[in-house]
Amino acid sequence: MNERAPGAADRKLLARVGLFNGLDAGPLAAVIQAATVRRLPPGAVLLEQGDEPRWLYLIVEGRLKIGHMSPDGKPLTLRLLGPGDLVGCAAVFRKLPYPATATAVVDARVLVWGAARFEDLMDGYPQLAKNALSVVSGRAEEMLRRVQEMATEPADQRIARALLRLVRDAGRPVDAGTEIDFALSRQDLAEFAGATLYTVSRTLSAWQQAGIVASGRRRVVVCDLPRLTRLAEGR
Amino acid sequence: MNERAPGAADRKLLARVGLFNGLDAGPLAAVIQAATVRRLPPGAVLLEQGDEPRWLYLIVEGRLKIGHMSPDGKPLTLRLLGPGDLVGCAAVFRKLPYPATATAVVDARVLVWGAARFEDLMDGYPQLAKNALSVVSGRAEEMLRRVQEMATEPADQRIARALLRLVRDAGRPVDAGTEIDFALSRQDLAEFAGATLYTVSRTLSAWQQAGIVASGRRRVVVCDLPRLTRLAEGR
DNA sequence: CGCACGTTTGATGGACATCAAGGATTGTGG
DNA sequence: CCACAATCCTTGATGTCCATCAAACGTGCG
Repeated sequence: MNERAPGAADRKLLARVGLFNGLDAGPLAAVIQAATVRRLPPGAVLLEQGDEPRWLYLIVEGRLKIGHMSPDGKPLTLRLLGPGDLVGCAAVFRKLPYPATATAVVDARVLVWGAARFEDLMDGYPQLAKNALSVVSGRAEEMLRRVQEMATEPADQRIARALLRLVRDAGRPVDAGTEIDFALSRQDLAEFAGATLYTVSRTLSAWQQAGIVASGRRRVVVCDLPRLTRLAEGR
Repeated sequence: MNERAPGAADRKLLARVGLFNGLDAGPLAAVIQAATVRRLPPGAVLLEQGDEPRWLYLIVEGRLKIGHMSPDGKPLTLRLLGPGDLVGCAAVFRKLPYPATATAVVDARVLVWGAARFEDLMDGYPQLAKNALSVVSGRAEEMLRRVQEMATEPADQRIARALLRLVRDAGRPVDAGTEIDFALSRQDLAEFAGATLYTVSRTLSAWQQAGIVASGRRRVVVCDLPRLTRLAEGR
């Protein structure tokens, strides 16, 4: 499952990741050297809500979803992450258990640092700490926006927003528009939007009538992006 | 409104603030020296959603609430902050506009740093950056938990949670239990919980019958904390 | 082919927002 | 000290959104 050090092909990608902004070639190489690589098949759990934050991950390839299970068993998907995204950061930086579960939705490859090791790296390269601060701040703001949405917006608006985020994070251009590039059931989308699979199905049917989306079994294509954007903003 | 440098009395408090953990006396003094003090009367707006993140604040005394207004005008209160809490941090560290508005709910005193100045300080004292990382990570996790709550929990549970947070952040022991130590109307509480003032009023009436809370005009006392905790957890 | 799984659609009910009206509390000015 | 206005709070009636339950209908895989 684990190999020593990432290959040269990955380094090019990694040099452009936000976390490594402003790092010179030497430090960058040192940081990357300190990591190992891990591969995940679809459905594999990288880290689980409640686990001790022993590892920090950076996605090199593939997609993971960050989900949270409420005490009474209601699932919610918080975010979809892809290449260049950090996983487990908030927990590692606070030294408290992971607050959510990360699951691969397609084949994935991630870099792995031990929590203590990464802290040493931040001590050695302060720029790394500052970048991490910016990344985590961004997460905090995104979550804040989602609190707002969950609290004040109706279900169809939240579904529209969830779809737009998926287009942004996992969109692939196709003839008819933009397709979500992994298998996404109604249930999955419902967990992203904080709704039920029934509501999602009805909403998608209506939007299909209107030509805004096209969808099939675990497949969604957004055809009219501007229109969907207006829906997300409640117009 | 502004004075040069905080007084000696404040320093004692500041030495115990999470942001300054592990800072020696010298660096601590330097960081505090770099700040000015600002006073706010109740209702004063410290910073507004959409403003450029030019200043970073640390509350020395008093309480501020962080609120967000949705595009269609629905208000939501995200958090109540008190002595030792940072205000504006996520925005300053990302160099993007403040995502929410901070308003004093009682007389307050805050330390003020220019954004660039604080960044210099983080460069000079890397421990400061690491502490900031921990603080912001905590915020991210709290917001994550709130997304979960908003998405899956019914209104009365959210109201219970809002009250518990207020007890934690602004509780003052009184004969009958714990009182929220500032004027809090039903509307205010509704904005904390993501509900309407009507729902809050009905819920509080029921809880008053049950002896869980006592409340009056802009006043709330929690009498049965364990019971309220159970309600917050849905039991 | 047939079974498992995902999807659709209808019917029903409950939670909660909204509208409406009246009651309580606080502060103010005569 | 009382009258009155301004807030804030309560409670009932109503309606809407959406979760839930139930059942039938594709679709694709073994």
